[in-house]
Formats: sequence, C-alpha cells, structure tokens
Amino acid sequence: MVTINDIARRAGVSRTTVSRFINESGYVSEKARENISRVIEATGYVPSEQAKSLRLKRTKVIGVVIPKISTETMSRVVNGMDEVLQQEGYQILLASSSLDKEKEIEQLKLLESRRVDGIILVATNREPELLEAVKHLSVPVVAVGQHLPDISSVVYNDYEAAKSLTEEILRAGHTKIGFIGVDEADYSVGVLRKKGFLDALKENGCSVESGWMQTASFSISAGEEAAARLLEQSETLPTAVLAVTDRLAVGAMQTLRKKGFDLPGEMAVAGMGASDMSAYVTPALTTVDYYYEEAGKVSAEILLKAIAGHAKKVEKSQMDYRLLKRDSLR
Amino acid sequence: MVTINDIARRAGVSRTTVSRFINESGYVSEKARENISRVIEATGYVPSEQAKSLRLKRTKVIGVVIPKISTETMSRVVNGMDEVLQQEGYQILLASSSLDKEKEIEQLKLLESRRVDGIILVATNREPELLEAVKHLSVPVVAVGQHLPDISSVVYNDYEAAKSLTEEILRAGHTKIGFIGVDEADYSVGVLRKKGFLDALKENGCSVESGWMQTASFSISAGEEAAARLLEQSETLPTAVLAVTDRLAVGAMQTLRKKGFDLPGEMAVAGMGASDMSAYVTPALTTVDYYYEEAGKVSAEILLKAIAGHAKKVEKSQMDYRLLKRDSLR
DNA sequence: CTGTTAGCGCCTTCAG
DNA sequence: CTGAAGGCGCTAACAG
Repeated sequence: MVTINDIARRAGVSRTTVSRFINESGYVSEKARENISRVIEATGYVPSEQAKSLRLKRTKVIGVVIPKISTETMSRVVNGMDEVLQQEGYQILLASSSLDKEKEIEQLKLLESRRVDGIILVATNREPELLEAVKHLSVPVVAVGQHLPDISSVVYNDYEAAKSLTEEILRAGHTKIGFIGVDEADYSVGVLRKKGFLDALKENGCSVESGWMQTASFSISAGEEAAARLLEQSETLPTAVLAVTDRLAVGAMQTLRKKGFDLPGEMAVAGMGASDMSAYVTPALTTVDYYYEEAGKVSAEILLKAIAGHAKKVEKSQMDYRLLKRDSLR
Repeated sequence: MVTINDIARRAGVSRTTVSRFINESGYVSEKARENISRVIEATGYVPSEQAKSLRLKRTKVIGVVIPKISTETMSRVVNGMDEVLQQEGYQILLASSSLDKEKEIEQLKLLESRRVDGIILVATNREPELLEAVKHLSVPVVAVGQHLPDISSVVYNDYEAAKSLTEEILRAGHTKIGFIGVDEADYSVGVLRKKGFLDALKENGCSVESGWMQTASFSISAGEEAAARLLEQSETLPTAVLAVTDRLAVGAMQTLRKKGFDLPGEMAVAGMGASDMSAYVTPALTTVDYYYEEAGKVSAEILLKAIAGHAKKVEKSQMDYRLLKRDSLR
C-alpha cells in the first residue's frame, strides 16, 4: 500500500509538503503541486484515514448498536441516522447484539476500543449491567427506544400511544379487549405499552380476563401462537385485540382468519409501529406511527451536538406519534 | 483517554510487558500480572484497536456498500453477512449509496481510505465507471447481486427464476401475461428477469402486447401506478401479471383490487423476492425465494477466504431459488 | 522474564 | 514556501 512517504520521495519533496497539498493547509509552490498531483495520480494513492484518526484523535465513525439487523424498525431507524451522519462525513459501524444482553455490552466495549467518536444504542432493556457499562464508556452515547438515566435518550411515547390506541378501540364500541404484549425486560414495549392499555381500560371502567392477556416474542408466528392461546384460554371471547407490534397483530389476524373469524366484524385488531405491511394486509391494519426514521435522525443530531460541544449535557427527546385508523377496527 | 503508557508507568513496568499481558504473548511474571491487571481495572483502560490496526495493518472491519438501508432485502443480506463476520471478529462499516451511482463510487473510495480489510458491494448496476473504480481498489472485493467481470460475485439466478415463475403461470393456464419490470441499468432485476419472462413466453408460443410491459421504480406505489398504466394501455387485458419484486406486486394488487378485479379469479399476480409481507397479503402472493440471508453469508465467506489466502482467485457463486406457490395464482 | 528500539502513516509545531 | 523532528498508541524483534 502506497504511503505519504512514497509520494514525497517520488515527487522529490518532503512528506510535510505532500500533507499540505492534500489538506490544502499552508502554501505549496505551483511546481510542487504539479509533481505531487502527478505522482498521486500515477500511484492511486489514497491517504490513510486510519493513521489520520490516530493522529487527530477522532475517527469520523459512529458506532450503532441494535438488537437485530433484519427488522423493518431497525432498518428505518438506522436509515434516519445515516442520513444525518453521512451529511457530516461520519460513517456507521454496525454492531448487532442479536437480542443478547451480554453481547450488547460486549459490543459497546468493542466500539469503544475502536475509538468511535460516539455511540448510538438502540436499547431493548434497562438492566443494571447495561446501565453500568454505558456509564463507564468514555464516549458520548445516546440511547434510542429506552429512557436510560443520566444518558441522552430519544424515546417513543409508548405509554400515551398505547393509551390513545386503546381509547380508540373503546370509542369503536368494544369493551372486551384482548392484549398481546412482550416480555417486560423490554421496558418501553413490554411495560409502558401494557400500562397504557390497562390504564385506558381502567379509566373507562373496563376489566380484563386473565386469558385475554398474552405474551409473545417479536415474530409474526409468535403472534399467531399468542392469538391461539388467547382464544383457548378465554372464558368469554373479547371482541377486539391490541397487539403491541404490527407483526404480532398480523400473526394474530392470521390465526383468527384461520379459525373462521370475520375481521373486523367478529374481532377487531390493532397493532403498533406502522410497518410497511400494515397498509396492505386485509383488512388494512389500524396502528400507530412512531416516526422511526425521524427518531434515528434526532438521535444522530443529539449525538453530533454532544461530540461537537464537549458539554455533556443530558438531552431527553420524546418522539411524537400518530394514529392510523384503518379497516381492521370499527 | 488512558493509554498503554499510562498503564505501564502506574504498574511500574514497560509498555512491552503490558502488551504481552494483554495479548497473552510471551511470559510475564505473576507479580507483574497482578500489578498490571490491578491498574487496568482501576483505570478502565481499553486498548486502542485503532492504533493496533495501524501497527498490524489490518482493521478487522469490512466495508459494506448497499443501495439503500431501509429495504427488507438489504437488511436480510446484511444480517447474513454480519452473522459470519461477527463470528470471525469482524465488524461492518456501513455505506449507503442511496441509489446514486456517483455516491456508490465515493463510498468505495471512502472505505478504502479507512483501510477496511475487505469490501462487499451490493451493486445495482454494471456501469463502466463502477467497474473501473472497483478494479482500482487495493482491497479484496466481492459483489452481490450483479455479476461483475473479474470480481468475485454472488448472484441470484434471476434469469432462471423469472423463467420458472413464468412457466408456472403458463402452467396455470394463462397465456396473456402482463409484466412490471424496472430500469435496465439494474442488470439483474431489470434485464435478466425480463429476459427470463420473455424467453419463457417465446418458448411456449405466447406473445405480449406492448401495453402489457410496464417499467417502474422499486416502491409499492410505483407498482400501483404501473398496474394502472397497464390496464389503461392494454388493447385486450392480460389475465395474469408478473412483477419483478414483491413490493411492485403488492402495489399492483392494490390497484387491481381498487378497480374491482377479483384476485386471483380475474387477474392472477406473482412477485419475486419472498418478502415477509408476501405471505400475509390477501390473496397470499406467489413469489420466488432468493435466500437473501444466505447470499449475505456466502459473500462474507468468500471475502474472508480472499482476505486469508491472499490469493486473488475470482470466485463466482450462483444462489439457488425456490418457487413459493400461493393463492395469488391459480 | 523484561526493557529498548524502531517503526505503522499521518499531522503539526518550529525553524529555516 | 519548505523540511526536520516529534509523537498519536501499539507491537515486534532484539538484546539482555
């Protein structure tokens, strides 16, 4: 690999001059310019951003930790980040934790060892081990999706969104509503959305049978299974069901249709997340849009600010949401 | 940021010893071990993978250039790559070209300047400028999705897949078949899939009206519009339509349903790509599965091999495919 | 078992 | 306008 020294030698100047030429810092004679640019052309020299980083103590790389690469939500969030980061000359070093809590922490350390200029952590939990690890990082961090104490965070309004959506279902005349949630280790999706659901019911004097409350993982098939369990375990059937993600909702719809339910006539369904798919399933899924791209952008902007103004102010940002009323509920 | 020198000083040894301790290379006395590990513990020292890379001339980072981050196909492919790369201690530096040909080339150079150990290029075209840029790279490259000359490539069997799928439609009794394709700059999707379609028709003695052949970009709404144009411009209506991606197919189905067509009774539809969505739209979409994750894995494996065995053998790999017959066609 | 020395490729004073 | 010298943090001979 050709280096700045090779260029200097072949152009008959010192590497200092070459550096000046490349970075347009300081004067360099017309004659030197010509020589240097000719040699660079001939050799295909590309300055090592790596060596530069070591010297300048900045890498122009942002580490992004996500639970799983191949989900629509994540690709949207990362896309938003990339849009603003690329603008400022940063690149994304991707680190997937595969939903493994230990790996999540490992990845943070790995990114730190690579001396990324900052880290965006799309977190799935708020376990003390994770908080501890984040706190010990010597790099600016912003969390997305979970509100981490003393860390800049971009969070969705999970509680209010779930509550609004539930109220919408109630407004449609349903009083017996089933629920498909996820594990509580995921505070935002597992706890807050459930709480929003339950609070809306309570405020409206509705109660739930225990069989109506189901827990699943994040896949479509988990939604299918949860819906099957819900039907099985119910004393009296609900007339609507709220799933905390669109994928779970789509899975549930699948089961319900198989079991011969008329949708939404005999069973209304609502999801959350406004996935691409939601608009095209039949009936079109009522859901809530969390503006994922925007969340990615905002998190990147906050991080960039933190990197620039070495001030370590903690910034909290709550994303907006909007209800998407469609055919699966009426 | 604490460095190896700080550790050495505070532990009362030379940095060489610290290095030996960290990398478990060479002997280091029990006493020294204790001192060093105590100091490391106390300071939270994390070795700079960056400096190490400069010294060792390898970064353990793989650059991945993709046309767009937020598509299901890409996230699947990248997920596959990550699975095998992570296994070997590599991380992914993501570079999105946003479907811009110049940017695609810029990104390649940027990755090279960062001294990534290798590059995986998910290409959307085979323009001479791109081939030129790739050829000048001093880093191992493997291309995915397009067959680039003299470069290791992992390609889908676009031609055969399109042909098989078309034959399947013919077998279902259709003879008048519409087509929604994409721009020919994308050789694999734009040219090969169309060719497979046309060849299957020709071999079976079927012809197409010009109005039946439509071109669109890659979005669902583009599929809607293309289907509308197809209906408008047809002298006689086809009884089936093949779209080169699932998203286009879903868009087309949307338009057809709006226009009052009974699906698949009055119009059969088929897509390509086996997107998540395809199984859950109504009617479930007949499509072909390209094993995207697997393509990502294979490309990573080929790259790793190239990195290890400095041999620059060009390796070509053709992915398998399989037909997914579902309700949208019969 | 351990330290000294010499860079990896680059930028940045500081003197010409 | 230009070059020499020093050092970013780390590893790898080479001598002890």
